[in-house]
Amino acid sequence: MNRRLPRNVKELLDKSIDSATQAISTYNDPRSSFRTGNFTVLMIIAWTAITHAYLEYKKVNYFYKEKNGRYKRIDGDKMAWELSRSVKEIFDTGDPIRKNIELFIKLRNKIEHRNLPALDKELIGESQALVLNFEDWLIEKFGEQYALIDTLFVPIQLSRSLKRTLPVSKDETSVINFVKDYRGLLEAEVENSQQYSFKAYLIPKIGNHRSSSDLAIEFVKYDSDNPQEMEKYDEAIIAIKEKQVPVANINFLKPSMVLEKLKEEGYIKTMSWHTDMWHKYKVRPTNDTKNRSSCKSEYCVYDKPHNDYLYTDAWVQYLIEKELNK
DNA sequence: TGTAATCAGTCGGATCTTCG
DNA sequence: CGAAGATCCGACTGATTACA
Repeated sequence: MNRRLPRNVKELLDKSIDSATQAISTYNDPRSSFRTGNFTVLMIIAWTAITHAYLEYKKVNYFYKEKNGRYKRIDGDKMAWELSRSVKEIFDTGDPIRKNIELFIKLRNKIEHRNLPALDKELIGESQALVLNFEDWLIEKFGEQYALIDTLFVPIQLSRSLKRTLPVSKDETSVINFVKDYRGLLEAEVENSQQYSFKAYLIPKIGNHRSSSDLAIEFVKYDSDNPQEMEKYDEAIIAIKEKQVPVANINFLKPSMVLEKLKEEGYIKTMSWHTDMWHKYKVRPTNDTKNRSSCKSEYCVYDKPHNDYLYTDAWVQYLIEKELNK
């Protein structure tokens, strides 16, 4: 796709790239107080424009028509597909990229007119993925020369600002819960993919000599085709995980213990009720499915040696919140 | 507008399966 | 064999729809 692009494709592409870079710069501006909101709106514009550019290039008609075959018009202009429609055309239903975009479409409607700073922290992974997917897709469809800008750096973080918890308003809680519910409905595979939400550890880099530590932060593409490299990262990740477990003090509960816990809180429920609930919220696979380990890790883990499932305190809280406190 | 029919969700007990 | 957990099934309830 290296030959010159048709003019209208190029125009859409420019608009798209411009919006995306604006989005990133708003997000990274330390003074920004409407971070996720502005970022979301601009990135939606960016994605809308790039999908239009792609459809235009592929000669797909992306305008709405009236029943009589004429174009729908708004103030005289042809009415183009909104992002949710374009995304349906381009990506499969289960595609993490699509799920990621759809989250932000829904989010935009919720946050456009509100200032919800507590949301920023909640959505770091998804926001990062939205941008990375954008750039990957841009390069894949239109070529390397359109890569966003080669001067983007990882912003410097003030570690305290991440640790400090801001007071969370009622409005924010409701949107945060919306995000959590959305995640809850995803297949484990999608939720854990880097395309849906980008997760990374920031590991201090210790160089033996000047040149190797020149670049303080380095992005390494997780390349599953290079097993030797990957092994190194897996080791690092395992080292981090092992340290995390005792700190997080994760309590795993057997089903009967879940019921005990609920009883302590004053809710008396039966085992069959609990079975219904994990069915309802798709927390773990049923016994007849092959892949037994695909649980929603927030609420449930598969205990291989015992061939059964354990549930978390978060699951108990979730049940109280969703089912018992209505 | 009122009543009957239908449906989805919930609940709890009986029963089945697995494992130590 | 017994405990734990999953599954099945019938009863109940409240909301919605159909119909006289």
